[in-house]
Amino acid sequence: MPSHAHSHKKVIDLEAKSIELLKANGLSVTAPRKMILSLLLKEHGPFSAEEIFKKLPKYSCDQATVYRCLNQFVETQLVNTAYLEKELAHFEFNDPQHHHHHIICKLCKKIDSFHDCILDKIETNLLKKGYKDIQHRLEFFGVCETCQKA
Amino acid sequence: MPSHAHSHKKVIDLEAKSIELLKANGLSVTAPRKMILSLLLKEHGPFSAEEIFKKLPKYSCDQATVYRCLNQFVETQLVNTAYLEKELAHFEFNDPQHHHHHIICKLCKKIDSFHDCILDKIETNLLKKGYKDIQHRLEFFGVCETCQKA
DNA sequence: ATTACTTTGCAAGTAGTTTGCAAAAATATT
DNA sequence: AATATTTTTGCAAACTACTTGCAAAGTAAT
Repeated sequence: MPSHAHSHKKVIDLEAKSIELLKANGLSVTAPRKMILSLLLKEHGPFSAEEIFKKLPKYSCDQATVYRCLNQFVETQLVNTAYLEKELAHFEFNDPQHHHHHIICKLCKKIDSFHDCILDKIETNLLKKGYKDIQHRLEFFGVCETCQKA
Repeated sequence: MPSHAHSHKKVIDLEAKSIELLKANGLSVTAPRKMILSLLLKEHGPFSAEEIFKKLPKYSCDQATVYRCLNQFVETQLVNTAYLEKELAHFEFNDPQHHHHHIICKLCKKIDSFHDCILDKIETNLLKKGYKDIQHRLEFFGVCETCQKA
């Protein structure tokens, strides 16, 4: 089988998978949503909204639509957000089988990811990887008792 | 000793402590810096820049100065930041003896803090505290090998 | 006290993101 | 399949949190 046939098959798969995911999450199936979700399925990220917009085929949708779609994906938990640089959201497909976290270089802003999930061990591993001057941010989000009642 | 004398003493202490901390971190001692740092020493936070500005005595300084001072405090690690709501930084005094993390209610945005620092245990404890639908964000920051060389 | 350097207030600017609204597309109903 | 209903989109304008340029004021060093 020639490779272009194979890659075409993959695109179809991504589109099919996107449609399935959209429906499963109660979102209607539109061209921009399919494109954005396919992109996030194909490339791992995390990407900023602007990066995603630029990666889409030209004129495939407006930047406002990218933001709207991403927010809907976050609401339905199809997508996770990371806030790695001040004031700049990064988005990536939420694959529970590949739970991971990120490290960003304070200087060049390159983002790397890792799969450890216990703090001391993580920091030791990052030191072994050559990172220096490590800090972290850990934040939890939930619904408090008061809001559960209301 | 009457209580107002006691509280006056405390204010003096905070001012003295602020001056000491500013000098120790190579920052010149100005009225806005003293006021902002004293506030962060007195109240635990985390507070947004706007909250801090509103807590300061009227006309004590400009909002731009609050941002500038807070950024300097973060650079010198006098202050830590948390990004709990999208696009809104929160600041609090960095007290290494009281390392902690935050949980914010997804609905009412009330911020609570806790001192556990191992993920599974934290989540169990938060569930015991009555929070539901818990998610977390854990991000690391460091200087990568490439940037160390450059 | 004088000089050199730093910080501040003000107003304008910027980046990232959101929103109102009419047109277009998607889904539901017949 | 055609129509009605609901949802989504593009566009432009608005918005929020934050930053910046510059002259005036304050701080620190001599």
